[in-house]
Amino acid sequence: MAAQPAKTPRKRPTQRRSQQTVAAILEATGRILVEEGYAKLNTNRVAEVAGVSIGSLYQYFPNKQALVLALAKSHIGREIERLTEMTAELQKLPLAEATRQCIRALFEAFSVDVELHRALVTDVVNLGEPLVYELQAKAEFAVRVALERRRDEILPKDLDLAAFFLVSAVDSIVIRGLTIAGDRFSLKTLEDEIYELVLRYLVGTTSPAA
Amino acid sequence: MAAQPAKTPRKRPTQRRSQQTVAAILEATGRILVEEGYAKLNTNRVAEVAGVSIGSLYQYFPNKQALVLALAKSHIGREIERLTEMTAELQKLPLAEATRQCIRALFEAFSVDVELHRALVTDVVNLGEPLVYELQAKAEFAVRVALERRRDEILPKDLDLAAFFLVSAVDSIVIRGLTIAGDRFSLKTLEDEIYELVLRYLVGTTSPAA
DNA sequence: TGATAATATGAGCTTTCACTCAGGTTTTGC
DNA sequence: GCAAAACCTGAGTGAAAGCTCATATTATCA
Repeated sequence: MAAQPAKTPRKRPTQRRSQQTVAAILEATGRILVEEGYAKLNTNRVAEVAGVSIGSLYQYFPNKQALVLALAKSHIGREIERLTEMTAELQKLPLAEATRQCIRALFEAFSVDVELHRALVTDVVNLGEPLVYELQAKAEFAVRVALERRRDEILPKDLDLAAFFLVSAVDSIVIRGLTIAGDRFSLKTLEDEIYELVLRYLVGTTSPAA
Repeated sequence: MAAQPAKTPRKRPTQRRSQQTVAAILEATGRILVEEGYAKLNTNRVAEVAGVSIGSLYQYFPNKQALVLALAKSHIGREIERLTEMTAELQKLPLAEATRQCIRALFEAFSVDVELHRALVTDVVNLGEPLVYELQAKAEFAVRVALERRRDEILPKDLDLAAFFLVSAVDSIVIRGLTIAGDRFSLKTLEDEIYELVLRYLVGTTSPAA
């Protein structure tokens, strides 16, 4: 399609004006990614939707891939942030309560922009950089730490495995629940059932936590 | 990039020679999809990798999308087939046993070509046609039927919801377990733990099924 | 207020890529 | 053996899209 696929590092926006430009570009990228997918995302469109010129775009992003990667980085970074601050707070609560809070927080974090999350998780995976895996890894780590403190309360023995299972299952259910099954189940229904799934996996039965 | 996005229906391969050509094209499509993703898939490359001319490709596939869709259809079709024949057999077994068999079968079905499954599930979703949803829907239906027969044995009351949860969770864990976490857990470990997860979700505790 | 740096612009160059077509080769069936 | 049908070939076409650059505008700061 065009000149060399990649090129030199670009200018960093220092004035407020250029920071707004960059923000607008990233926002437009997200919008298009959600609505049309990576395959139909093109830099000319992005610039147009962002209301800036194509030249401006290339002043801050060396190529298309870098653009999408920057978006992914910022979005996933925010999610990781929320995740870690959340897990810190929940350490003192009893297991059942902590689980419920955790799931609620997860829903809130994700549903801010599920569509973007989904788009990134699907499209950016095949983009080389292991950014998405990082999110999964960090989430697993947080869950693992939480499980560790209660290892004698719960059934699973292999905590790495348990963390992997919980993150994979919950992430997938939340995404699918909010996107492809968004009209079949209410938010509350999903939340409650995830709670059941997680707690039963951890302690067998739901109400009387050991 | 090119002429009209779509066009007329194409020739169907009747001789063995042309059937091999079509097979080679589909195989190459799968390889590229797995290794580089839909964004980097282009018909010229497909033809080259398949060892046929670009003209041959367009004799059997009207456009790029139809090509990928054909691949998805055949692959997902096989998976659905396996799924349905499996569930028919398992109706008579006790719940715990049926669950175990079911999970084993699922693993076998998916692990034949997880990478392709993953590529299709991620990339083809944004392709318009609701093919991937169909797989999910069919799987949910099969699970739902299985659950229905044992509705007084199991805890979940909303069977639609339960089927949705089981399919989403298991699918995701199998895919991630075999791809991004392929070197962390053995097949048997994954299989055993999924068994625990599912059974605890269904009946609360693992060994003494009601 | 002027000099310099930062930022913005968009016409246009260039490459990639979907897709065609005119003509060749192989197979089939009589 | 021959004609018709099926199949294959790949250079080429046109358009989409990545990216540059010369020039214009705005901000900073002395």
